[in-house]
Amino acid sequence: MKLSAKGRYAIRAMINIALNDTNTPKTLLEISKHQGISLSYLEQLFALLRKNNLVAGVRGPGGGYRLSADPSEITIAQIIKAINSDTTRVSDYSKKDELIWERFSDKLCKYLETVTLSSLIDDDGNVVIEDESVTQESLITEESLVKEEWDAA
Amino acid sequence: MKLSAKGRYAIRAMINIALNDTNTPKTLLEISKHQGISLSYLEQLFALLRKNNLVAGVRGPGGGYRLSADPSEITIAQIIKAINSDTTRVSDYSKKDELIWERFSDKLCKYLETVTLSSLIDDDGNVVIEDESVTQESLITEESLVKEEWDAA
DNA sequence: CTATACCATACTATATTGATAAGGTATTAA
DNA sequence: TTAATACCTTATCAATATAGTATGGTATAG
Repeated sequence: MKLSAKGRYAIRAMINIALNDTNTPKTLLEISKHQGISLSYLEQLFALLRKNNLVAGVRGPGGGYRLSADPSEITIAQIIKAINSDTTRVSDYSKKDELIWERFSDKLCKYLETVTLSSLIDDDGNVVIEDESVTQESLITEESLVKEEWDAA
Repeated sequence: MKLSAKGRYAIRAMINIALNDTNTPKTLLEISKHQGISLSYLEQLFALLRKNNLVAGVRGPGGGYRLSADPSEITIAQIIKAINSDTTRVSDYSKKDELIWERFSDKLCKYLETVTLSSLIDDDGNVVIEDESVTQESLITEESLVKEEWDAA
């Protein structure tokens, strides 16, 4: 988990909404002015919050954002995780692919814990991975695996 | 866990050492020439491998590096974790401080999972965190906490 | 018609990371 | 005592990633 200005903005925005005592949704423009950050940036943050079901948008005049749950049900950890869950920048996989990727990461991580140095060397003492055919770019042959860095436990 | 060129270099270097059939340790200069990367960079990588007890250095002429354990006991995951364990650049804490920081991160992470939005708002509906006295730089008052990003599960 | 969410892309500035360079000290075999 | 090595520090440059803004849209609904 990573705590940064980005997360702070999101937390403050969520508090803004939580404090909203009117019965109309809170607009991003209001939050933008209140926090002194761009509407554009807020939109990006709220796309993540929305995707993680922490807020719900209401379109049209009088629209804005509401919390998806009672403030007592939303934790700071949830907000931070949602904000840092943006993977679109390291990968342009579809959502389906992302899920597969995520599962793969988990498995690969566990798998790597079972792969020893000696298991990479075959019976003749030759190396399986380590030869000149291995390009500078990839340890694992799928280029994408290396190009896109992967996160896992 | 992060897989990148840095990790590949380390894995290949470890394999180099594992394949060493002489009874003298493997020098970084040899590995450097073999992999085409700078001695300086290798030294940095091996400082991490050493710190994580994956290799042991032997000084003096005829010196070099040996694996700290049998190749069958060293996993790829261990190597990658060792390589990515470098925190000196985001923090200049002493080792003792780093340990404390690490423990704190764990606790903070767990704690944040219990902190809800509503718990940040006091009885009068006023915000505890959200006011102008909160500088742009810090959500949590300890500047260092925010300056240095923190990693945790 | 207008206020909003919602979406995409491009852009600049800053931060982080990858990798090299250049200087050193400590250790030890020969 | 010399040379080969590990081991350490700091500086530097390039490549990449991240933070944040700008711009110009489409969709929805009052």
